[in-house]
Amino acid sequence: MTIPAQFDAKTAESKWYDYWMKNNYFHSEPDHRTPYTIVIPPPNVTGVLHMGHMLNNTIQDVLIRRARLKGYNACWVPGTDHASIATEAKVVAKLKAEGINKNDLTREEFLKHAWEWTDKYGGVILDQLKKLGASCDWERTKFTMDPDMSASVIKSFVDLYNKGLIYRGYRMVNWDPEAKTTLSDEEVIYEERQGKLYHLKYQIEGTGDFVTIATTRPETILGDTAICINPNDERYTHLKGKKAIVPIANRVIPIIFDEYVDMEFGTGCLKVTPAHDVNDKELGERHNLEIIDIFNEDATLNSFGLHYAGKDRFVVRDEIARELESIGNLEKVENHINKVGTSERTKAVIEPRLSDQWFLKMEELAKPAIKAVLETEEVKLYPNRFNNTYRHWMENIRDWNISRQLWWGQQIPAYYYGEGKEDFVVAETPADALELAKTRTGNQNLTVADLKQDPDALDTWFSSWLWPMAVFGGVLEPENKDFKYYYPTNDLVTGPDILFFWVARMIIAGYEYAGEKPFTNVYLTGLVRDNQRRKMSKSLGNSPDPLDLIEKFGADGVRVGLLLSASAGNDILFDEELCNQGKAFTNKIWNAFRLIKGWEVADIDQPDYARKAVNWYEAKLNKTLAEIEDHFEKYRISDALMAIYKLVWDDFCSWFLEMIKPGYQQPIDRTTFNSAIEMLENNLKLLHPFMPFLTEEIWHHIAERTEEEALIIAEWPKLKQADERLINGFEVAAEVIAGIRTIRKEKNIPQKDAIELKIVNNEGISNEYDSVIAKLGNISSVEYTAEKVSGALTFRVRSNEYFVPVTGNVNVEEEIAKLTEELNYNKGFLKSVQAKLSNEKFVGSAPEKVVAIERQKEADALAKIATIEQSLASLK
RNA sequence: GGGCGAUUAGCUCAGUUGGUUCAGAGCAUCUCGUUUACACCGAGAGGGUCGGGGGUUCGAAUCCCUCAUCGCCCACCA
Repeated sequence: MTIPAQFDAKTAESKWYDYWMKNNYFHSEPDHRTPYTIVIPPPNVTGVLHMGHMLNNTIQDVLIRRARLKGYNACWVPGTDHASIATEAKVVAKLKAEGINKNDLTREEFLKHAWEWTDKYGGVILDQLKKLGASCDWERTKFTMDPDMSASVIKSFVDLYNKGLIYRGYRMVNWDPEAKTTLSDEEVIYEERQGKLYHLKYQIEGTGDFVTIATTRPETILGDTAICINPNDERYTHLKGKKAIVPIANRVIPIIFDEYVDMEFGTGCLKVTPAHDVNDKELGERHNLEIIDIFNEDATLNSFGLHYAGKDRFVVRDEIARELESIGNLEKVENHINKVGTSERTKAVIEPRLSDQWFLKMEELAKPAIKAVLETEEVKLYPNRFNNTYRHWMENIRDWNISRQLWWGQQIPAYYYGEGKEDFVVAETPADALELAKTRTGNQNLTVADLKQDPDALDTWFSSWLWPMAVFGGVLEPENKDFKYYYPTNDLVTGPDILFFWVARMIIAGYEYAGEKPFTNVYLTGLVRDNQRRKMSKSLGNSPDPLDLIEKFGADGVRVGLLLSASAGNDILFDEELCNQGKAFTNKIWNAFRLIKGWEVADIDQPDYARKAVNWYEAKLNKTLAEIEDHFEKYRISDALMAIYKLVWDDFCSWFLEMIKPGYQQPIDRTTFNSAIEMLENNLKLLHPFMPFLTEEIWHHIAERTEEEALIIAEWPKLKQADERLINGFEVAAEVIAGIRTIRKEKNIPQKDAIELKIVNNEGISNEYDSVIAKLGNISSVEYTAEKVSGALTFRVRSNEYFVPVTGNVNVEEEIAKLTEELNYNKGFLKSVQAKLSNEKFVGSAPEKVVAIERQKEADALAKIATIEQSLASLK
């Protein structure tokens, strides 16, 4: 059988993914084993795979595959999020393109379109994850608007309402004029923008005097209901009790005094618009001011905008400035940088707006979640520097606005039976609501038709905060078998950008509903950036298509490429070159397999060098395995990968295989061959979480396997104590081999020409690796001698001297130069060590152990210097 | 404005309690090599006063102070 020199990733990927699926290896049911559970951060149902997902899900797959190999009952629950704002916006845009206006549709009609869209595109991103090799339990796939998921959301809403934690309030909220909905504080992103500070003159009523205020939003003067001045501001004491006239509107408004005003800023006079600014609203409440809302829901001006009615706020800003200038009320305009709140989803500039919304009280709910992360450490964040951020947010948590003026999502289960603000009941079903309403009103003649459900939908995060519980039915049936078995989950892998949106709230919900944490470890990934540190984005065009990458480098190559530079919490600077490195690694492993597979096996004696090689590699593998386990425990995934990378490439391929490789067209002995297979299999197990396709492919080629013997469900190597003596001994041998290679190179002695090696063993080094040295150095004879060998090329390892006799003349000058250089180096080293040792304070205060080490260094250096000096003397 | 974190080789990053192995790894670079697994390869080499400046200590990349630069999070200054 001839094996191609290149690994065929594409064929292997579909073959083995189908194989795993066919054998149901991804599926998990509760059993006697310990569970290991991960719930996917559900991507937007209508989204497509981007590099962030690739990184995220590769890490999850590595963790889950490793857990599976370690014998846990591994369960990775996939699913998608309905992403209310984002999806609704997409559907609205799509309808608009078809000439359909959302406002012309009933709620039911709109939802039908949204479901059609969801059904059409909803599976795409999950199918893309399959290409990456994600070993999710697809039978458990969930969608945040599945009937049971929605029922969970409604149930928790009713429950929290009945506990008095949800209330309806008329508040200043963040209004997204593009999506025409409110947003939570977390959904507002503040950006610094270059704006202008307009100085406007307001006439003092009954006088010819003016007062000048500074504002960034001149269009809101039409909503002004006061001018506010700091009572300590002596410049304006004469204005007490006076009134001012709003330009254009010509309304008379009071001049009020409040210490809130910063005397240093602008002119020290502040215009107050309670309907359009959070602080102004508070001022308004303190001073009983009128509230004039001048905006429509799309942030065009309403009738209070007078002749600007119907025009957009930003258009009006410019136009009103010009009008004010023309009537002499604009004193000056300055450049001014201010922070502008924008919608996380639509990027629209947020408008503070007063409205009735539903809020969840957070302060008490947050307490167990604070304790879990910061005190008991039941939940651990990786990296843990996020603890500080978490603490700050949680300790200053504000009530959560959970209502959205959207249709796509769970509709708020509040039913109005009258026109009054408080005339509503909250219940899981209309029937329950009716009973409550009857009781409340005492009117037994009420019917369902008399009830009007609140039109708002719930914030998407109000459903996803239940995700780790709800996917196992834990909200509806807390006693069910799956929930009891799988919850709490083990790991959560997500980005720090949703630490508050999602992670913190899941912890809160977990303690509130399950009385238990939702997960133990939170691995926070970084952002994927390009190699110039720019965010990957569609508009920059710097984001590669993940599927193209898989096509080009293979899924295994891409996985390795992504993880090579991905440490927790750090952004990863993605470069296609990394995937290429990953691909090269797959090919390296493939060829190691090809080499072994190509050997002819014979029942002959095992050579000494092969036995030594096997023992050494076994020790090395065990040592590396311990390191890998440590890295995984600390969630240092890229370090774990790098440890395996070096083990396989350097130790296995470059050393081990070269050591045991039989001579040209010679067979290999069966013992060594079997050991080589065993070692390769161990490597494959360690590699599998990172490179599932390649390793499964080789696994099935290297030996006969039954269906039950797939690598994906094989057993992770048991950690054994590594024999350090073997490892240290080989390090010396490796130095000797390197010395031989250097000599061959310097003197142009081809590898195929055998040479002799004579050793003066000053160091008393064991000869156990001599057969290996002979093999790799192509040494015809290794001899120990007491005398220095003349007419030979030399090198030293520790204080041992090695001689390679050569025919013809040795260049004495070169040898002397080489030796002199080594001598100088060692003398310099000795000097520094002795300086340390002659320092009484050092000898006096340093621990004995450290002093002993320095003395050993001194002795070694002295010995080495002696041998070099002798050699020099003999040459001269 | 408040907080957090970073700054180590050309690039990306490790460096656990200050002291064997503390100045490292991978990539990149350079030299040599078409040796019978792999040129997506092999064998070697070079490259850093650990951001600057102080300090503590016998000893500092590591602890303290300070300055500089860059990130991130939070905050209602019009």
